[in-house]
Amino acid sequence: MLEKTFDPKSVEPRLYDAWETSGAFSPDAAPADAPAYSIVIPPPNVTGSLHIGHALNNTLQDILARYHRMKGEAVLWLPGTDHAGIATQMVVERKLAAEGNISRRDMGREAFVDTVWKWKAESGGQIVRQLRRLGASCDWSRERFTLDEGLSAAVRKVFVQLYREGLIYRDKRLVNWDPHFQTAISDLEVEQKEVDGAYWHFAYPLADGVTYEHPIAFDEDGKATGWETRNYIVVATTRPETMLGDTGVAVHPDDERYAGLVGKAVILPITGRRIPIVADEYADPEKGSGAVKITPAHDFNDFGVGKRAGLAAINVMDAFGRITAADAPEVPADYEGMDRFAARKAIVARAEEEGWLKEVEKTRHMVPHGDRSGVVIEPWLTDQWYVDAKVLAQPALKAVEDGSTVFEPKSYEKIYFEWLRNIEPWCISRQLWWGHRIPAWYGPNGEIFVAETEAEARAQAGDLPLIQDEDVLDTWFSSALWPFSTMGWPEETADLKRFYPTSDLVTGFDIIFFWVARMMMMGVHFMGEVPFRRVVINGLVRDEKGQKMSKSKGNVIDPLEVVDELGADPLRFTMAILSGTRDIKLSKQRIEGYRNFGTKLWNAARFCQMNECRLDPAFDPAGAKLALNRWIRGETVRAAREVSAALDAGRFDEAANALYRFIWNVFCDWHLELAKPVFQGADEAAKAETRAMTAWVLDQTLKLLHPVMPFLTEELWAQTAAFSGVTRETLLISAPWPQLPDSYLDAEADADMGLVIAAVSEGRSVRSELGVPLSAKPDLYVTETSDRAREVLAANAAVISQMLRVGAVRFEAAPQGSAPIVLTGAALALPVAEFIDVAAESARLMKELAALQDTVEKTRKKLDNADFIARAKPEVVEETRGRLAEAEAAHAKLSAAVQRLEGLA
RNA sequence: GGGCGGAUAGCUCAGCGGUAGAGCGUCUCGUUUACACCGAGAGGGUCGGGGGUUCGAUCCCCUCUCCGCCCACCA
Repeated sequence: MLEKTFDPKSVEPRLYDAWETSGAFSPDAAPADAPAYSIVIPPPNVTGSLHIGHALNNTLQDILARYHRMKGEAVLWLPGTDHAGIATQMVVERKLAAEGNISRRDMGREAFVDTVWKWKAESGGQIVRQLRRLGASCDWSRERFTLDEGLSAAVRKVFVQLYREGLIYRDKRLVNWDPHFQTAISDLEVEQKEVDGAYWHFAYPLADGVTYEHPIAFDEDGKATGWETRNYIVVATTRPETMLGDTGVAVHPDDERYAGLVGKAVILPITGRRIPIVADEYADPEKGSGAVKITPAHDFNDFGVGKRAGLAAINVMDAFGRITAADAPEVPADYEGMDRFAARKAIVARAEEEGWLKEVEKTRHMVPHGDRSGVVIEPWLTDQWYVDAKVLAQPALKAVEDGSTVFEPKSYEKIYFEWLRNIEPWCISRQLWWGHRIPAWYGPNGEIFVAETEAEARAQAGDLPLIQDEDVLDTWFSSALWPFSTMGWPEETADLKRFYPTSDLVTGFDIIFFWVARMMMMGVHFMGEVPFRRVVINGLVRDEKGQKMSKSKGNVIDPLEVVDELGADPLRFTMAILSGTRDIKLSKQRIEGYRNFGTKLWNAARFCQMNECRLDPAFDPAGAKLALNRWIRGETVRAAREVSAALDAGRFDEAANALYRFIWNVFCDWHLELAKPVFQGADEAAKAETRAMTAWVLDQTLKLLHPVMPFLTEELWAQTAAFSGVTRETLLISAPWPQLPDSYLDAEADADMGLVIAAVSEGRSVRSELGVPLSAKPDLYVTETSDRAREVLAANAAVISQMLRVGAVRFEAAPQGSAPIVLTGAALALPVAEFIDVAAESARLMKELAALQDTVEKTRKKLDNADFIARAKPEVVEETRGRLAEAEAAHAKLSAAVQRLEGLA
């Protein structure tokens, strides 16, 4: 006998091993002519440990993998991890510091990289082991790492080819500089945060004794009515420290206030630098004073102005964000080495002291921060490598426009388009040590040699001494190649041939730009074919209040703890059923609810076992005779179709809902209950058929639920076989997906069982509302009925009597004071006069009557509308007529019953 | 500032032209041997406001209000 509940703890590891050793995870087990289905995993950071977001994302992938595998496809779910440049370097550096070791810089590049590899070997595989706890059916024999030898070769090849095509180039321009990590980062790695700040208004004195009239008084229309003579020009800034690098002041060419000043100069305070006043449309007359200081070396907009106006770009900061006079000798020595924020204070203090601070205006404004470091990003002038993303973006855009790749949900395509259409050059060099070293070598005079190996570079360079570029590539550069590099590119491997393009990519919307778009660009460019046919976007897991989960808030749900406590299946089911929304509000209670669902199915199987519902390989569902069995057979077909359609559409929530409804509300609530009287009855033929059908339905159910709840179903697959005394040919993971014929549907059985179910439901409702005690077993009177309904009610008298807890089912007029039950096709009555509070019952019936009356009136009105008859679709009109007839009939029956009741009173 | 979502039962959400739904929670009843991780029943909604299109609008269009997200923005 099955235990009372499923025990995931003891079963899960055993089943996972069984799956893996069976070879089911590998596509090589499938026939050579099987259609291919492939997914590459979004590689988690090798530093990572499994969090709830991974649980969601990988559950969905596993559902797809298992579903397609059962459909007989050759499924490759390719796993792996990402070396995660900054994140990993950070982790290891922190560990070195915590253990009191020498720092990265002291230890040197080679030793440090060795340390990271060592760390990776020891603790890098954690997340991969954790994925198994979820039941992830990845092909571990094909596991890859972005920094392994094969993928590194792919990275070098891609870099070299793009360089030769002119799509990778080196450029000196402003980058987002992270002074904490001392590396450039891409636009995407910058996070705008609103912080308290101020506009400091500075007066820069005009050079050469120049003065001008500046308006200070205005009339109602904003026209100037009063002026003062000024020998200075006011500029405002949120970053006073950058003034040390100012090389100009810009005003709008049409700004009359400053028209006479263009071409003149100011003397920059502190440095004494003489800088020109230039006209540029960037200056907005509406903002501040209308004049803006220009610091080409420290501001993206100013860089552009500087270029247009021919202003010098003077760098005044070092890599740490400290003031330096290295390129700006006029900067006084007392600022040298001063942190940028200290310098800000010092300069404001000095401005106030010297009288050129005109105003301080408090404000909140957006300031760029490094997404990893959290420090303020400094625009900084450096040499970096760039990808010409604009060019690569065009075919990537086209591929989604023409449907070669589709997004699910489709609305994410807009986000994708929006970003790719406005894409900027991608800065790919990072001043880190952990990553793919840039395959570029420099000669003594700055000559650049880009090659896949040093030997090739030397061959190009001849006798020149070469030094390799110190920098590594952005982690996302290698991730962008993931769908083909993992399959062995640039070799022409069998896997590439069979599994590229991949079928589905399942990922979060937060990395559409970082990853999806870039894979599209690289995939289309290098493979001539999109990297995936469909992108299934999943939401973000939050706590039950909708807040982001974070350690500091203490609201994290650890998937591994959940698996320990409740098992992997409930977590998976929860992920699936909640996956339809953008924000997934997860609570422990919810997961427990779906654990209960699993237990429900477990107990249904237990019931089957107790009632000897054994699998019979010779049983043919098509031959079923009983309406009950023909009906549940049809319900099974509908459930199978709903689940298949939902999974095909990437709608995991719909699939889970369909499974929940079918298993709980159809199979358990009705079929098993309706089958009980059969099992307890004496009709051996009916009993045998019902047992066989019930076992068959349970078996189909296990298959349908398997992709979502693999452990519980696999265990039941074994248990049901055991108590049936049959041997399974394969594990459930490799069993064929149900494909059931139309002929299993049976409209007549549906109608018949519909009537029985309605009789029981309505009858229960009446009993409950009247407060008829369970001990009372009145007879049930069928007072009006069609011939068919009479036949059905007679045939199912035993079931109805047991489920409704009534005595005999009598086909005759009911005694006075019976409670009416009005159904489609029949009217029933329960003689429960002794329990009836006439007033309460009368109220109940009047309420029901009023509702019917309402329906009748509304429907009649609709049908009286000539426009409706003329313009609505004929079938709608027909349906409405039918509804009216039904409501009128019910109304008549109820009215009669009410009259009888009133006669009683 | 630009764009994209969303507003439906107490909560979380489905439905998206033709009779307003589910899960959870609430209330009442129940231990009838699959299951109390359960069963039976009930209550609960001017489908955010206003306009329009239509025979008919929760659903389509316009508009307003409020929430969320993404991108841009350091004078």
